[in-house]
Amino acid sequence: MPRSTRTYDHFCMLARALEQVGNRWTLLVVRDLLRGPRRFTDLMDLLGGITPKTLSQRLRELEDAGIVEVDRQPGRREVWYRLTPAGEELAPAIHGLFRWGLRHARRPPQPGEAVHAEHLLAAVRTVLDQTTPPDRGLVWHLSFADDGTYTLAYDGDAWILRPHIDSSPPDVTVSTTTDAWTDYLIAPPNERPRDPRGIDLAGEPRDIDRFRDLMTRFPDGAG
Amino acid sequence: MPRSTRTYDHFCMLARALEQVGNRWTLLVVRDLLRGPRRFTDLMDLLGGITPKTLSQRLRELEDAGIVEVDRQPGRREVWYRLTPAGEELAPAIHGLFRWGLRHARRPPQPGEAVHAEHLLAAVRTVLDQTTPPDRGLVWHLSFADDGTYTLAYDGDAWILRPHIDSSPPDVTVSTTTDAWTDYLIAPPNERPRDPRGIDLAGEPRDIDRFRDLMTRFPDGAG
DNA sequence: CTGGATCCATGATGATACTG
DNA sequence: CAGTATCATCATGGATCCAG
Repeated sequence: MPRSTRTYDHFCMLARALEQVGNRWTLLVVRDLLRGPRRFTDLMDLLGGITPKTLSQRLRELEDAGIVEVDRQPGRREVWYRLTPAGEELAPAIHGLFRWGLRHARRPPQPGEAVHAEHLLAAVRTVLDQTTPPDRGLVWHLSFADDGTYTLAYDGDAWILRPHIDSSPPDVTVSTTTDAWTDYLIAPPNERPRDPRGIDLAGEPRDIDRFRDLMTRFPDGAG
Repeated sequence: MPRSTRTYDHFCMLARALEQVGNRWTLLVVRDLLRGPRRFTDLMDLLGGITPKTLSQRLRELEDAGIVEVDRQPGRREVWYRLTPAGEELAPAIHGLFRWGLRHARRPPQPGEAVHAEHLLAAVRTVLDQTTPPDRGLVWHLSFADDGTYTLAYDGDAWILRPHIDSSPPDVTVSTTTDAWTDYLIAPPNERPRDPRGIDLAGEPRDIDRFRDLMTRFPDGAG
């Protein structure tokens, strides 16, 4: 099994970091593990276009690098992959690249590009994290008819995105589809309808107003 | 000419960013342009191990992506490459990866690893940028007998590293070699001698004391 | 000399099929 | 569900050469 450890041989910590996470697909694997543990096929699904061979190799490299831990329970079919603390610490670097992409590579979905609710919401989370912090915790549930449900919450310190498992009651519940949500996000903020087709909001009126207000910050984060 | 534009086909701004800067060597090229314009052979020298073919291809991709600008003056031999504003905005992402490497891939130089004063100082700059900001501007000149002279300065807002061209008078002048400076940096702060062999400091005593004090922050940045 | 281009070898990735 | 096996293609490295 080729361990693909091509080095740069520079005494430079950027080069060292890129030897660990600079291979093709690697940072996208970490991206999808930042929202919690995932199984092999979960990752195959989120990482549209990766081959099982490559995913398998990347996971093993990340395990060797101490970035990913593997949870294999005897007698259980599934294998769960999750980030170690060192892996979690890649978040700032990934968010840095994410923000650059948001500013310099923002274009509507191109033909053939896979669209996942999770990645749409990751962009929203990144922008919210750059706005003035709310004065209290907030919990939003976003339910995509075709792509699962997510919790986007401000925990008093940072905005967090997770696949929906928490039971904490939401301030706002959003019911939509990936298509409708994509249309909403790619429209310039001042051209977005107040009640977009295909997006239903439920909750206290003032909580819904706050949601609407915060969403006007996308994608520039100003305010 | 293969333009090496292999895509991920994800509607995700991280994937979009990595399509621009995720190829092998690309971020190292940007790293070396962050300190100012460079010529092809300057880059060849700093990027030990890259082949001219790959460097040439990377520079053209970065130019196509709007990250690098090329300055070809008629009647002049040299070609200068420099970052565009979009390229400069990669700095936070690069520093994020740099900090991760500093925390999780810090080891002494391995046999065969190229050591450049510029990259040693880039690590110092990254750490200084995470310490409590000084109460006034500071200018240090660091002169490496075997690898040029650099200016490391706090401009009242951030720490800046540049190849030495400014004429502003320094608070401290450091005269050393890459080997002596490497030995100094890889030693734990509490094991570093007060006057390391091969490192000469010149300047007002209180400025030298401040230099010494700030250097104890490397590599953890605490304080 | 700088700033590359060319040729060939090798390693990394992709496509597809298949298995415990 | 969680991968492996095989084969094809593409990207990269090494060496060499060349034009201004």
